[in-house]
Amino acid sequence: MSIPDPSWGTHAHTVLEEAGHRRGGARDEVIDLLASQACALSAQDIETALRAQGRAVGRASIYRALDVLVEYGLIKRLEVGRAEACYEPANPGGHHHHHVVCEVCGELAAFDDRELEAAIARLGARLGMHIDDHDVLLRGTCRECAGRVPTATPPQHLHQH
Amino acid sequence: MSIPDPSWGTHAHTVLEEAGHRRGGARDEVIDLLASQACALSAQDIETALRAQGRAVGRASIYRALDVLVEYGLIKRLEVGRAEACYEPANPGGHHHHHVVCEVCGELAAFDDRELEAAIARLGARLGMHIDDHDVLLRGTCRECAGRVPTATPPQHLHQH
DNA sequence: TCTAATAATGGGACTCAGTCTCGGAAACAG
DNA sequence: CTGTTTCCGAGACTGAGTCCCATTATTAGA
Repeated sequence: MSIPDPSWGTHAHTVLEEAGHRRGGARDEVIDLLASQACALSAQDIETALRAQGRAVGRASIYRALDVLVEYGLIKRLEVGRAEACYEPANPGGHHHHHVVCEVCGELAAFDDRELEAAIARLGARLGMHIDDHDVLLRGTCRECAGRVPTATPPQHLHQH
Repeated sequence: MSIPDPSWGTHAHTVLEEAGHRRGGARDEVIDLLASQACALSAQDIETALRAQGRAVGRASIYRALDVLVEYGLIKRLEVGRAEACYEPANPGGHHHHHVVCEVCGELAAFDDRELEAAIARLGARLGMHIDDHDVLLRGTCRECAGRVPTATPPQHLHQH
């Protein structure tokens, strides 16, 4: 449940500029949208949101922007078991979190846990290979859904919150 | 790393039969192939392998079979950051493992770790929601790749081992 | 054994996320 | 201002996965 970090957008612009990237309208729109968002967005969400704001951006440009941002570690790509990938700003400080997805309503929530991080760090050392990154995804039933539908059949299509 | 469990195929057939599923050729082929396989397979791999054995099965039937198997918890679906999902037999005893994927060559390896499982179990309790399942994916560089290409640019297309 | 009911199959059209291409527009250096 | 280079957008394309439906196979029950 990361509160959107207002400085992330600036930071992202700076990093790209220092890396010699020119400043183009499309990428800026994507960065600004991500900076204002608390939750992970899919490429599709981004396209829709920008179009709704009257700032339509070509699909290719959105994917290009996301690729560059991932490359510089400015955003993180999430696979949440849905068809599309989601993207969310990465905290410059290296502090990161993981996600729980509700199997009933598709609600995506974030959490962080030092014990889990510590366990993974130790594990990496034990495996004897260098671990750059890791993902943890928990699947369960959120409290609202647990109360609402005790034994419902899980829906095939989850909706993003 | 998992040695294929010869009894898994029988177990899968039994579970489906007891659940009232009729026995059709296509699903049996998929189950038998998965039972003989040590590593996770994509739907595409399954289609290719069956065709190569002269036991071609319609694509729709493969996906149907996989859906049913996932539904009964007989196989596990893996998202490994690639385009396609992979599937592997789930151990009936509930014992499971996670994966490390090499960012250079795409090699997929399995590991299990009691400490990690314990940390996740405690975490679930702390979050106050019921957790059915979890995935952990580590990304890093395997030993061969670490020795071979110290600072190569990671390839865009990973190949399944 | 025969039959009816119903589940499973397969081919192929379809969907949809993501990629590629290429001509044109914008940004920066000089 | 001008040339170079990067960036952009539209749309064609790819490929995984889904859907549909006529046909085939399985199984229970007569």
